[in-house]
Amino acid sequence: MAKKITERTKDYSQWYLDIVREAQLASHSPVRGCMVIKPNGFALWENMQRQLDDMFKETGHQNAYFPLFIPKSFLSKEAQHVEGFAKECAVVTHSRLINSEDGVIVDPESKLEEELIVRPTSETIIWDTYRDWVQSYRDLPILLNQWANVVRWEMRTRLFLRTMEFLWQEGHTAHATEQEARDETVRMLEVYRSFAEDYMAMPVHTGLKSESERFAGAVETYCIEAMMQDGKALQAGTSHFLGQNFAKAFDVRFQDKDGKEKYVWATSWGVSTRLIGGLIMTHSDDNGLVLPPRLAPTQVVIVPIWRNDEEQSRVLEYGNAIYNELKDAGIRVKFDDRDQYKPGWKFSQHEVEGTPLRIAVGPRDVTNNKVELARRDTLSKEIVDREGLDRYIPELLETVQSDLYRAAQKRTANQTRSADTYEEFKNLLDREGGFIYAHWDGTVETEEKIKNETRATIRTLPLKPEKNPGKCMVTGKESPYPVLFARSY
RNA sequence: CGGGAUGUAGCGCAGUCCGGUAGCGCGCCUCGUUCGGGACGAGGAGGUCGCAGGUUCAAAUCCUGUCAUCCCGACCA
Repeated sequence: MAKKITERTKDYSQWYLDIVREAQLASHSPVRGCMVIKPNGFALWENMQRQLDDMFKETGHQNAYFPLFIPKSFLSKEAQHVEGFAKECAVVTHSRLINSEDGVIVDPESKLEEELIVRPTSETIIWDTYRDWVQSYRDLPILLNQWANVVRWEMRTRLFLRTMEFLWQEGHTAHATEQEARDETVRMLEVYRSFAEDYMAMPVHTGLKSESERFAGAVETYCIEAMMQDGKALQAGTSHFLGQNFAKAFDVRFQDKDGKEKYVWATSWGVSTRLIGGLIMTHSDDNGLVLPPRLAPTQVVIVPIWRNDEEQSRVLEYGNAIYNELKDAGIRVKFDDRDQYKPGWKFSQHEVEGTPLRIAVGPRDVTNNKVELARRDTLSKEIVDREGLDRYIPELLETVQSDLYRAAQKRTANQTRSADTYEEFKNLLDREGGFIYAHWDGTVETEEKIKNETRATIRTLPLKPEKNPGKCMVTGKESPYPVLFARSY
């Protein structure tokens, strides 16, 4: 077989790379750490974008666009923020190339007066702009989102999960009151949770980040964390309450109803193409990609089967009628009537690309007025009546969607455990990985010690902590409630 | 950025130790037969062996450098 996917149990990383390659999602680019997103991968991203964008609009946001380049000086305005991003910035220093005997070189004459940073995130340039937009409480809130690419100079990259350039959306909002900004942060976290669970069929834990995992410049970072099949957690989205940090750094003030001048309150929130990595590692199997119907670029593929010209015309006519019927029913359906590939080849191809449902139609089906219907998630097949497909298929797609979610939820639940002692914690990590609830004394030192010794980090602190006191598994000090640990991507 | 591994045709690999002018499978092109789970036969195209130097009569093979990818660490969405 030319298309070989490494088994998950044998080498999970290689399996992941095989899926990305065989499902034609992306490939490496000539530039280190960057990727070419291929049509299959981009179609998936477009579906995610479309859905998220609708959800952002429904919650009152508008899209805008801010520049790729940020003056270097902007980055130094918020102390924590600089510290967080300084180590991973691409810097533009010159504006011109010239020919020399060594080929094309940078023209030393073209050195920029002020060097430009390629945005690693846009808080600085946006808050510099918001200063001009805000004078009065009447100018608030500002509820904007932008779809953009950003660059972070990473040491170690993996397709979709961590690339130097990635696509994302970043929401940036400005509010008159702290409460309003806090509400916004939680509202967007909820949008992410619902997108992950209802569309990606990827169950997530929501929670707060500990101080050391917090976004540089944020007062609080909220996140959604998903558990992958190999027992490692993936931070899939973040929503930050920025307090007045950026307003103070960029001097964004407004005159309130009471006549007093105040600093604006801020949030920012984002998800990226990393979600595609999460999607792959949540549902796919050793046969290839498995996609949830709500996001699959093609939800149903129809594969015709024939032996001769006479059969071909009958089968094509039959298949085409089904195609039109499903299309009219609003289903993303593809009629794979290419003559140059055999049915068996098409079956395998659509399987590896993760198309949720496959309909095979041959002469026998035309005669019996049936079709063969196969599910990608369960690999099961059934013969069903041709009549009523336009009603049955949408139902089945929803069944597949919820079955995928349920299976992932069950897996995640099995991968979520608690540990009372540090020994037990380490054993669980090494044996199974997964999420582990454990008591922690709340100090950065202990968190750091656990990270150094086990490579596990605190993924979330509970949003609404319930009283469940215990002793820190490392220091034995008092802990008000357990927190969620895991090794992560 | 440190430790390990690997770069040979679109993809997967052999050949490298022991230097002699490049091969296999899949894919691709043409024709015919095929078509209900990756068809078969016949013919054919395709490679400055990652790149740059060096040693040599001769380098995929030896030496130096460099770039990229993968795995493991440190950093991060």
